[in-house]
Amino acid sequence: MARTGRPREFDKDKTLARAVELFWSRGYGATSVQDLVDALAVERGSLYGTFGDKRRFYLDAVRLYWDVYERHLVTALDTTPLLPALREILTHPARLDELISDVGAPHGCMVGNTTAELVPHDAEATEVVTRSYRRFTDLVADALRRAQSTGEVTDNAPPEAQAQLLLYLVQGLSLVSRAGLDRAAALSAIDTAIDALRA
Amino acid sequence: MARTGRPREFDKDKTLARAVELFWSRGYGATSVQDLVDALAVERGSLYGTFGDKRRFYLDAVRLYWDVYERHLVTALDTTPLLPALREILTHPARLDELISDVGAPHGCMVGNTTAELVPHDAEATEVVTRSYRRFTDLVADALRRAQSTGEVTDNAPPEAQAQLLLYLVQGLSLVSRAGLDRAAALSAIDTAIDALRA
DNA sequence: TGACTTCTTGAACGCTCTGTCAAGAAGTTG
DNA sequence: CAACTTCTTGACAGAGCGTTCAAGAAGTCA
Repeated sequence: MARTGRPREFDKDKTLARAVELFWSRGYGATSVQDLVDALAVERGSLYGTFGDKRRFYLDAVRLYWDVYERHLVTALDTTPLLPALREILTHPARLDELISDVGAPHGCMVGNTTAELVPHDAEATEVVTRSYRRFTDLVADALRRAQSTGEVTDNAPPEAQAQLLLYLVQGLSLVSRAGLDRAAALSAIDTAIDALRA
Repeated sequence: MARTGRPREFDKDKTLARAVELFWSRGYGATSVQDLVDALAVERGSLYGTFGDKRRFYLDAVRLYWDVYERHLVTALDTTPLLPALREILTHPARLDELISDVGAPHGCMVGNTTAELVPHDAEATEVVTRSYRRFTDLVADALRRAQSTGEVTDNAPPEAQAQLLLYLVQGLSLVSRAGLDRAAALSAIDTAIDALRA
């Protein structure tokens, strides 16, 4: 049974990564298939043949976005002391350097954007988003638990609550930043939050 | 100069208020004019004649949403002690009772949703959103300043920074809640934040 | 009543959208 | 080379979109 045929002319992974940028900056509804065809230099038929329909394509893009983000998160959280790393995580809500091609307005967090646009009426999107949030709080709570035991972070609140708070904070910051970032005000708010975590 | 003519058969204000609900739950792009015609029981032509095009209609709805929210906010902030009021503001990010018809999934904050969908590429939406955020931080900072002077709230951070933090928090909470609210986790995170403000 | 103004109705227009498909191109395999 | 498989291309269909508009209805005013 022959499994060969004409080879694909574009790189599937790279194309998905570029689709992340597009979907990330414009959202699901405002990105048309024609936009994708133009930006990715791949014809409609090939796009449909490779990635399925637009919704599936988008959800795959979100999953890739999150995977990249999670790798950065894990790396950042595995440092001592922890608080500077948390500050970094909060300070750059749009710092996925691997996916950012060049400068431009911040697009916020793609998971957050997906939440606003597709959740809760799209069940699959809701699942992706929920799992991402859960991963974030689990990873951050683990790190905070360790930091509480070393005495770096205050233990007057459970690490799970602190992690949940940081999720709200980073999502809020990432969203509000779309409307224009007052760097000084944002930094001063972040420092206030980080200080509150200090033992 | 006669200014009369056939009187409008529907209540403009009530119709706008009902449009808020629709736009709020589905967003701008996912709410079609036909959806509005069906839900509001007003024909297309009348809608266009009264509210202008869809975008103008939506922006008016956002402005109404915010006006109602701000009234609630001002009332809540004008209480002593302040911290329980702040807790209330954070606890119910979707508590605009006047506009909520009945139960249903939370839609988050309509200003936040607008930010995710239309900002920054829509200049007018960006202006509405920016002004709303600014009003929120101004009002909350004023209240915090008073509460700092009475000794209720800690003064180890400027009230502006605390207010900015609360904006991020309420927006993050409101957004993440769309994906399903774990009430216990959310409340514990909010209490952690409120405790951090206590003097 | 007749002139005037505004609102209502729903058909229709032009456009864009997602998704499909047939024909051809480009490989592999025997 | 011939058979087979997969990918590419771009036209196409079908649906839905926002918006306009002409004709009629319902008021006011002189």
